[in-house]
Amino acid sequence: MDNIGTMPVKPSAGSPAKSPARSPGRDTYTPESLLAVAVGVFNERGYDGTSMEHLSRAAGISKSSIYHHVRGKEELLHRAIARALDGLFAILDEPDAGRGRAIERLEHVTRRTADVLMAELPYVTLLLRVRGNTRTERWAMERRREFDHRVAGLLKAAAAEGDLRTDLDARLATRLLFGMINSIVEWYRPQPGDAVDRERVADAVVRLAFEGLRKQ
Amino acid sequence: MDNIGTMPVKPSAGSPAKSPARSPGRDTYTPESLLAVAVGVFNERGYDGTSMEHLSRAAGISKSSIYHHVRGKEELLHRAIARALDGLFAILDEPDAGRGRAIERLEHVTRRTADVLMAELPYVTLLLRVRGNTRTERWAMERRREFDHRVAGLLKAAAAEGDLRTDLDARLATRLLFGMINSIVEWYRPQPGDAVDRERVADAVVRLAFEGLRKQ
DNA sequence: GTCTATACCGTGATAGAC
DNA sequence: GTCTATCACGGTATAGAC
Repeated sequence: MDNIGTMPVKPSAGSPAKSPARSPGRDTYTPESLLAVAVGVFNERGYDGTSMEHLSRAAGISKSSIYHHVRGKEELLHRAIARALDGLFAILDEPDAGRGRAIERLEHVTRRTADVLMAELPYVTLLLRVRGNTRTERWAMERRREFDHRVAGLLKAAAAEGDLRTDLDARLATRLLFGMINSIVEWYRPQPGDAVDRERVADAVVRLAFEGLRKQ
Repeated sequence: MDNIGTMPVKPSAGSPAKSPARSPGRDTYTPESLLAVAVGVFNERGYDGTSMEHLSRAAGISKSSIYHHVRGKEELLHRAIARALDGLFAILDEPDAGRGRAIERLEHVTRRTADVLMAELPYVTLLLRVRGNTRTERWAMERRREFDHRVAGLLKAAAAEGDLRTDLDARLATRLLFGMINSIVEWYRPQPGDAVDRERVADAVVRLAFEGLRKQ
């Protein structure tokens, strides 16, 4: 209940506190560095389960100091979600997402979505868990649906080109495909130097989604 | 802000209020019928985002009346989660989950898990969204891990029997498989007389998981 | 840029009348 | 079995000193 051990710690002080504290080389927060702390807590406790008190303890500053950097809790949510959405939509503008057969484009988008999800893990995790209670959350859901819609279009195109099995409904398959990709946030935890790991996971996703579990 | 239209409505009164009200044939709540209402609200707003005020409005009775039926908010969560877990663990005791080649048992469990998930949709949805903030939530996560573990065993056995492709890690594949199945709660909405629908979805899950998207 | 102090409201839960 | 009234607490957010 007290806050011993969570008091502000300047990196220069050298005390190895457990708190993530400020970004390296600074002794004060920016909205960006505060966001990183907040998103971590949001994902652990859930957005609604996180109070400003929780955030202040994790950041090592008082509740009121947080309001110096951001307008409030919801602004933190908005910034986090915006970052996740930017990463996802950027995939659709990549060259490989726009040329070649539809099934190859779909495979590319599948792999890259898994990849971005892992690279921006905490932000995408938050995006995927939003429930629609606030305006920000409803905006997030709407944009997410838009992304899904565009991928669904790829799947339909691949079906039209005759590259997909015919006994699977495209809408249903899209949902299951995304379900599989998105579920990565439930268990993937990045390691330092994780590029290899990410590729391994993305490979597995693509293989499972396109070829299935069973030995051919 | 007022509560016009959400006042208690006895079924005998015949007023077609939008509120789910009591279970048919009764004019008072049981813990069971109250649970059905509460779980609906929990899933719409999230557990933490739901207040007793929200519940009371949805049930059409006052906050304090709720405490006549259950001890509090967390008891409702516990009951809901227990119901979901009972349904899932029962699958592992079914005859088809215990005989034949491992890959056939795995296919059976996959199909039935999807089926139970849809049959007990609101309860399983709640189970899958739990974050671990309370004792009840941590218990739920533990039991869920136990279920996943037992299915992971099936997958490993199928691999040992040589029926699974060898370029997929069993642990990773289990997670992706469950991710796909569990994602059903994000979009499936039951219709009256939905047995056909459920079978269609379960079929799609099994096909996608075992054979993949691509035309063979 | 951070703090303490505080306003103000919604929360989960209880007491006791009907 | 349901209600109104009320409680103690914790929630978000602000004011103003340093």
